[in-house]
Amino acid sequence: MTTLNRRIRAHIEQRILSGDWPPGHRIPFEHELMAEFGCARMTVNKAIAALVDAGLIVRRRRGGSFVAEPRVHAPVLAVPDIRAEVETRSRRYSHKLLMRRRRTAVAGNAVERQLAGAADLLELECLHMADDRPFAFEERQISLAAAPSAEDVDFSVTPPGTWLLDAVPWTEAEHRIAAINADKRIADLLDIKPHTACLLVERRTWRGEVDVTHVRQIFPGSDYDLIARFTPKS
Amino acid sequence: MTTLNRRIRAHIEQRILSGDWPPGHRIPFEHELMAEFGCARMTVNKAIAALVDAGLIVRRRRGGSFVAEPRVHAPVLAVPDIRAEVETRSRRYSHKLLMRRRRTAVAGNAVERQLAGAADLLELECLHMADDRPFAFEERQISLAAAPSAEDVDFSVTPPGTWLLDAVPWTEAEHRIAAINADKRIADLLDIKPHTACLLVERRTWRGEVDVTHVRQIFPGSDYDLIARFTPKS
DNA sequence: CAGTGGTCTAGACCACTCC
DNA sequence: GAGTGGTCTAGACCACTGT
Repeated sequence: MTTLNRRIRAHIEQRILSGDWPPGHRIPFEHELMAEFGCARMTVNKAIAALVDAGLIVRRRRGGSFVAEPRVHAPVLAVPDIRAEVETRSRRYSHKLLMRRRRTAVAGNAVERQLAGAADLLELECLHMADDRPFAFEERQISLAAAPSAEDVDFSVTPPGTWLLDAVPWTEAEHRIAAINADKRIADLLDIKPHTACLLVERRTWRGEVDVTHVRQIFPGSDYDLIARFTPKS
Repeated sequence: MTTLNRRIRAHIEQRILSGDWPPGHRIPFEHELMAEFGCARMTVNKAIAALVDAGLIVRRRRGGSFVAEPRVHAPVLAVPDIRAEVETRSRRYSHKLLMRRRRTAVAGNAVERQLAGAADLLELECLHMADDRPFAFEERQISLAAAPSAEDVDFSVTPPGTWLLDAVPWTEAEHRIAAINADKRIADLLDIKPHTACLLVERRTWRGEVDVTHVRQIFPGSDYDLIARFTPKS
C-alpha cells in the first residue's frame, strides 16, 4: 500500500517514462486528475509538484502542465558506458558498427605507437542510438597487445565500450572534454544541423603502464551533458 | 515579496545554516510554527517537507523534527581558478567586471532561493582575458548568507573565483558540462563568430549544507578543454 | 476575460512511538 | 495513552496568460 499522491505521481511518471506521453505533451489538468482519482486538488497538486521537482514536468499558468524536454546526464568521473546510460533513461539502445579494421600504428604518431605497443591496433567506428535516433558517434582504437581477445569479438552485437568495461580491467583513465562545431560528416551521422555545438569526450584508458584504448565520442550538445560532483583535493 | 511557506522555510534554514541550530537540534513542532506564523498546518508542513527534501531536516513521529547530520564525501577533483590556469600557460591574465548588483532571489527559482538562504545574492558578470583577448565569460551568484564579506570586495581588482577560493572554504562542488552554440551576446563578448561551439561549465559549490556560489562559465571551444584524470571508484 | 496553476485555510482521521 | 507527523478534504482567493 502507498499513498494516493504517490499513486498519482507513479501513474503520470509511467506514461512519461514509457514514452506514451512524449516531451511537450500536455498532461491532464488538475481538475481532470481530481475527477479521475476522485480526490482533492491539493492531492493532485502534490503529485505534480514532485514531478516538477524531479524535472519531468514544466507548468504554465493558463497553458497547463507539459512533459519536460529530457536532458541526459553522465558522471564525469566514471568511465561511461553509453548503452547503460541510454537504458537508464528508459530509452531503447541500439548501435551500428560503421567500420572495423586492424592496422599498425602510424609511425609518426607517438600516442598511437604507445597505444599499440608491440602489436597492432583494432580501429572501430560506431554510432550509438537511443530510440532509433543517433545519440553519439564514437571512434575507438583498441590495443591488441593489451586486449588480444578483442580480435574475436563481434562488435556489431556488443558495443565496444560495453565489452571493454566488462572484459578488460583498467586502473587509470584520462578524459579530455571540449566543445566542437559539427562538421558535415558528424552532422549527417548524428542527424543534426552542421555547425551545431557538440560535446567531444576523448578518453585514454590504461591498465597499469599499459595503454588499453583511446576513444573519441561526440554528442549533440542539446542532448547530453556531463556531471561531476566532488570535494576538495586532499 | 514571497510566499508564506517559503518565508517559514527560509526562517528555519537560516537558523540551521548560521549554526544557531546545530545537527541533532530539535526544531519547533508544527503547531508551534503555526502559532508563530499564524497559519494553517499544511503551510508549515510544506515548508518543512521542502527542507526534508533538501536533506536539512529529518522527522520522527512522536519525536519531532531534527536538524540532519551533514554528509561526508571522498575527495576527487579540483575547482579550477581561471586566473591560475591562464598564468600556468604563460599568458597574461586580466579581467573586466561587467556587472555587479545585489538582489533578492527570484521567488520561483528553487535553486536560487536555496543559494540565497535567508539573505541576498551578489550577482556578478565578468570577462576573463588572456593576453588581452577574451578567454571566458562568467556569470556568478554569491550567497551573502554564506559569504557576507563578499559585499565589501572590489571584484574589479580580484576576480570573484580567485577571491572565493581563497576566502571561503568549500566542502563539495558539482560541475555540469555541456556544449552550446554562442548566441549573439556571447559571440560579441568573446570576440568569436556567432554559433561557434562553446564549452559551458556550470558549478555549484557548498560548504557543508550551505550553498555558497553558483557560476556559469563559457569558453570558446577552440581555446579551452577540461581534463580529468582518475582511477576506478571503489 | 476565462481558465489555468499557486497558494492557503481549517478542519479531519490515522499511524506510529515515546512515555 | 498522549502527542507527534503523514496524509487528505473541500473549499477559497489570487496571479498570470493565452485567446
